[in-house]
Amino acid sequence: MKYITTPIYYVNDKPHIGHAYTSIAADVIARFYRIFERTENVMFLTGTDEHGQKVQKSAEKLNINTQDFCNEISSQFRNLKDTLNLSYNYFIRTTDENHKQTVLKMWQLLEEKGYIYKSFYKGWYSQKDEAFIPDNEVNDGKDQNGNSLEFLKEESYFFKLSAFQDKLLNFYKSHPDFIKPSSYMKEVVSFVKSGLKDLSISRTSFTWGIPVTKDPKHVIYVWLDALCNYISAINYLGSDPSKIEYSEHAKEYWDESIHLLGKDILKFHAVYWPAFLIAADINPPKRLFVHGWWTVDGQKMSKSLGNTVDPIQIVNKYGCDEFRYFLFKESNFGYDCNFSENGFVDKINYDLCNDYGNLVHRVLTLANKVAINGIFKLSRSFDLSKNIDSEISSKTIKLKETLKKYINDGLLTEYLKAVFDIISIANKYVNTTEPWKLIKTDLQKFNDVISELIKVIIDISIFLYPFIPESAKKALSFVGISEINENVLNTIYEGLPLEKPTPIFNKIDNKKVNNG
RNA sequence: GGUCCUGUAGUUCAGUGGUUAGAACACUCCGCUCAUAACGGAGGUGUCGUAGGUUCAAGUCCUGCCAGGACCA
Repeated sequence: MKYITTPIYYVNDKPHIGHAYTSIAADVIARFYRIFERTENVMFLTGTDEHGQKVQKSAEKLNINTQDFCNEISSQFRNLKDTLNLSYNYFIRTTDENHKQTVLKMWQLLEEKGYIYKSFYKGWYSQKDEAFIPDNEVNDGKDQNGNSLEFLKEESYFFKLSAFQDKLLNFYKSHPDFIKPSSYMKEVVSFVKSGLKDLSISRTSFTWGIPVTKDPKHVIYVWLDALCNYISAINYLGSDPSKIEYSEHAKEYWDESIHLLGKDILKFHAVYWPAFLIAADINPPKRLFVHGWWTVDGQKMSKSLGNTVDPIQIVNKYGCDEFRYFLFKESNFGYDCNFSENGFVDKINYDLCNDYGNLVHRVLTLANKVAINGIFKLSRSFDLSKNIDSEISSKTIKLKETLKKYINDGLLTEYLKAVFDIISIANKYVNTTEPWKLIKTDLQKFNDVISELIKVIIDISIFLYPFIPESAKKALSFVGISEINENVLNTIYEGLPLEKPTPIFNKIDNKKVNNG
């Protein structure tokens, strides 16, 4: 069982490259696991976060019904499935009825265990910013810009987060791989060590949220609401709204859960979420894969600079697989990275067209020359395990275990490097064996070389499939393979029906970059 | 103000104490011609931000500083 999630995206913002990055990363991991696991054993979840004051205000501003507003933006995120070729199994919305039930059950659990109490949220409130201003920025009832503030005392429910400092620290210590890359773990530990305050988990200042059952003028804090999506999507607390019943099936998924998230929401996932779960006697998720942010041409992406990268536009202009590949080949997954359109075009042209695409094309063109009735009969040397003295065979054989390790550790960039290392060796192998000469001088040797290369191409295409699904399928279709699973790696092929290859990727003219 | 990250070849980045610091792209030359003028080989460039310190040994650890960035209050 594997359970991969993206954060649920807040409907107050439209899809941008950050959303695309997280979603595609999750998709890559899900697709990889599906090669080796039964499809139904891999659950990939995404969705939208729809409650909160900002959403309510945005809808009011546009003078439309709040739910209608959510439906509209939520569908934009749902449509990313087609644009980015995402393979999620379930799209959750926090306005879904079964999600609301789960959140209320969670509240009930936290309350029963004695971790919720009612008190007052006090502080200086700025009407202008619609937010509480921290005490150290307040002077004589005015903020740093001299705007007058109002001292508010709002009734609120609190979660006893302060009781979880040691429990969290113990958890981190006993689960050193909880957060990847590990540098983010240091950040979290030092945050928790610095002390935790109880957390306000209800609001009375607006209504767009899930009302507390016994005290409906309070709506539940958006983050408590939102984080619960990870367990409501698998019905961890049961589907019957009237009672809590733990599902064994859900637990199997939960024990293998991987949350993907950007570094901006690390605290919520690494501190609050485990605290809520521990409080409710539920295990924290297995892994958090944290990633960095994209800059554009060295500058921070922002609406005011007008340099935001619209993933939909890029995909339409250059293609989906091209975009998916670039995101992980260019970045060092986990850390900040820079987007430049020129860099993008270079990666597509050099890696995808020249190295991988051309390898497939040149080898299959050669194979076609000797195919009889469209069938290429493989010689014994297609079985890579029998060619361990050959560099390319021995490395390809080892690749599977290496890649599994990389995926388990969230090393997506390393993964691509390892595969392209094989591609480079394969191209070298073609050059040194010179099959275009062998075809005239030594047909047996020619068949051996091409057979080995075809097998390598099949394997690396399977391994590239999670990143570039449509292109990998196209490459495999040239040799009559339409299934994507582990069997393809293990099957001993006698002969393969060949199609005349066509280019998998089209080279991008550099001029296109500036001319739109 | 606190915490954290980054600063390495012209560019984008690897390199989490140990031989002459690496890759890709760009550049030059050579080979090959099966392939989308694609592929392969050879060539060299770095005050590893800066100033100290620890060590037999530091890009790698520690401290100060400079520059850029993120999160939080």
